[in-house]
Amino acid sequence: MLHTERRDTIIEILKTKDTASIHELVELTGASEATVRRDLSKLESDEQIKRIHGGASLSRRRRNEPTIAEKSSVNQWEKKKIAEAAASLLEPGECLFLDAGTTTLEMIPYLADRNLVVVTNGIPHVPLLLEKGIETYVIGGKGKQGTGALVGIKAIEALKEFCFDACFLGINGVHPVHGYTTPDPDEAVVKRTALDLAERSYVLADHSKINSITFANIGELALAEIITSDRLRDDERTNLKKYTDVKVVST
Amino acid sequence: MLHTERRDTIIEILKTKDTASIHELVELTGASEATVRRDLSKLESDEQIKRIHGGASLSRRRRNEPTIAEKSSVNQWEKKKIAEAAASLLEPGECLFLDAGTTTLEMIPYLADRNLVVVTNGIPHVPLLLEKGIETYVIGGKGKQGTGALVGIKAIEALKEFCFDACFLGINGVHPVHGYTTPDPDEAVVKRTALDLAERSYVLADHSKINSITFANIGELALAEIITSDRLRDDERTNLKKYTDVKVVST
DNA sequence: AAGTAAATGATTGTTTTTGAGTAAAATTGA
DNA sequence: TCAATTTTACTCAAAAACAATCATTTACTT
Repeated sequence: MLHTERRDTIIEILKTKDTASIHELVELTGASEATVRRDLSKLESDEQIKRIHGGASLSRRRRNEPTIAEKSSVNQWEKKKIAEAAASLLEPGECLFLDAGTTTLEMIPYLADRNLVVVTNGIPHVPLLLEKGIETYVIGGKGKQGTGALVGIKAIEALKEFCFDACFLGINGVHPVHGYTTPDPDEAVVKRTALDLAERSYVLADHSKINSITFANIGELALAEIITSDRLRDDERTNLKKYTDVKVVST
Repeated sequence: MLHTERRDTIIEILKTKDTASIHELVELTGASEATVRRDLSKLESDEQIKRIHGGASLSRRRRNEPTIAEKSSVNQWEKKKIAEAAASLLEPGECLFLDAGTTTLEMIPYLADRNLVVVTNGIPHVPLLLEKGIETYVIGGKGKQGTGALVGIKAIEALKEFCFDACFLGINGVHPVHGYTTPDPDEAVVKRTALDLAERSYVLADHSKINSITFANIGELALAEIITSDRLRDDERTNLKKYTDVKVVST
C-alpha cells in the first residue's frame, strides 16, 4: 500500500470514528506499529489530526470545518431567501442587470424559464446562467482577481449601452448617512452606473451588512430598494425605512 | 505502444483510481519499470500528475476540475504541446487575444509571469488567467451555451477597441480551398475580427482538424500561421506549407 | 542503406521507507 | 508515592524505491 493511501485511510477511519487507537490503525492498515506512528506524526505536523496518548483524533481545525460550513450555510440560507425574493420581483420578458457577487449568484436558479434577458459583470455567473438556458450578455472590462468581477472604464462604457428594467446589486455596506458602500472603488463605479441605467434598482443585503461602512461610496440609500431578512433587528429596520423602501424576507 | 499513448493510459488509470503504484502501472502498460518512471517524471513536470514515493496520484488541481480535465482529454497531450509552442512565440510585455476553446485554454499555464496582457472572449479562461495573476480583459457580448464564448455584435464592437501583438485562435477546420472554418457563424465573425486586429495571427489546430471543413468560413489560410503537431501526415504537412507558414510541434 | 537520434530495458549505487528492538516517558492502580 | 504497565521516541538493519548510467533496440533522416 502506498504511504499516501495509508494516510488517507487513517483520515477516513478517523472521520467515521473520530478517535482511534494505534492498535486499531495497525490492524486496519496492515502496517506495523512504527509505521503508523510515523504516519500520525506526519499527519499531526500537517495539522490534519491530533495525536493523543495511545492513538489519534481529528484535529480541532478539521473537526470544526463542518461546523464552519454549517454556519456559513446558515448565512447561505439567508442569502438564498433574499435572492429568491429578489427574483420574484421580475416580470416575464424583462431585462435585468445582475451584479457580481455571491448573493446575486443565488438568484440564478430562480431566473430560469421566465424569458428574461440577463446582463452581468460577474464571470462566475455566466456558466450558471448559460446552463439554465438564460439569454446572457456579458459587459466587457478588466477582470478582477478574487471576485471575478469586470471593472474599469471599458466595463462602464459597455454597460452604458444597455438599459435595464431592473438592476440587482450585492453590497457590503448599507448605512443611513454613508449610503451604499463597497470595498473596491472600481466595482463601486460599475454599481453606480448600473443603478443609473435601471428603471428599478434593488440592493441585496443580508443583516450583517446593515449599518456597516466600507471604503468606496456608491450613493445614497434612496437610489435603490433594499432587500434584507427578518434577522435584522426591528429598530434598525424602522430606521432604514425612513430613507428608502425596505423589503424584509422571512427566513 | 507509442509513448504518448502510454502516458494517456497512465492518466486514464489515475482518473479511475486516483492513485496507483509503479508496479500496477508496469503491469497495466506492459512497459518496464524504468520507462514508467520516466513517464511519471515527464507527466509531473507537465503538472499532469503528482509523483509520490512508490507511485503517483492525480495532481490536486486536476482533481478539483474534473469536467475540464475530461473535456480536454481528447488529443489532450497533443493540444498541450501545441499550446506550449504557441505560448513560446510571445515576447515579454506583449498584448494578445486568446480565443475561446479548449486548446487556447491550455496555453494559460505558460503565460504566467511574463508581463503579458490578455484579452479573451472565453468565459472559462478568465478564472484561470486571474488565478495565474495575468492582467486580463474580457470583451463583452452574448454568452453562448456550450463553449462559453462571447459572440455577437457587441462582442465585435468591443473587440475593435483593442489592438494585439498576437492573436491565438482555436479552429475546427483547416482546408487549402475552404480556408479556416468553425461550426458557429457568430464565433466565426469574432475570430475573423480578431485576426484583422492582430500584428501576428496564429491558428492552433491538432492533426484531426487538418483538411476538415465545418460550416462557417473565417478566411483563407494565408491570414494566419498554423501551429500543429507531428501527428499530421508528411504529405498533408507539405501541402499546407504551400499556403501559409506551418509550425510543427513534436509530441 | 548508413548514420543519427530517441526510446527502452537492465544494472548500478544511493536514498527513502519500513519493521523490529530498546530505552525513556507517560499512565495506571494500589 | 511507587511499581507495573502501556505508550512513545529513537536507533539500526533490511527492504523497497529511486536516480543515473550504459548497452540495445527502434525509429527517423539524409
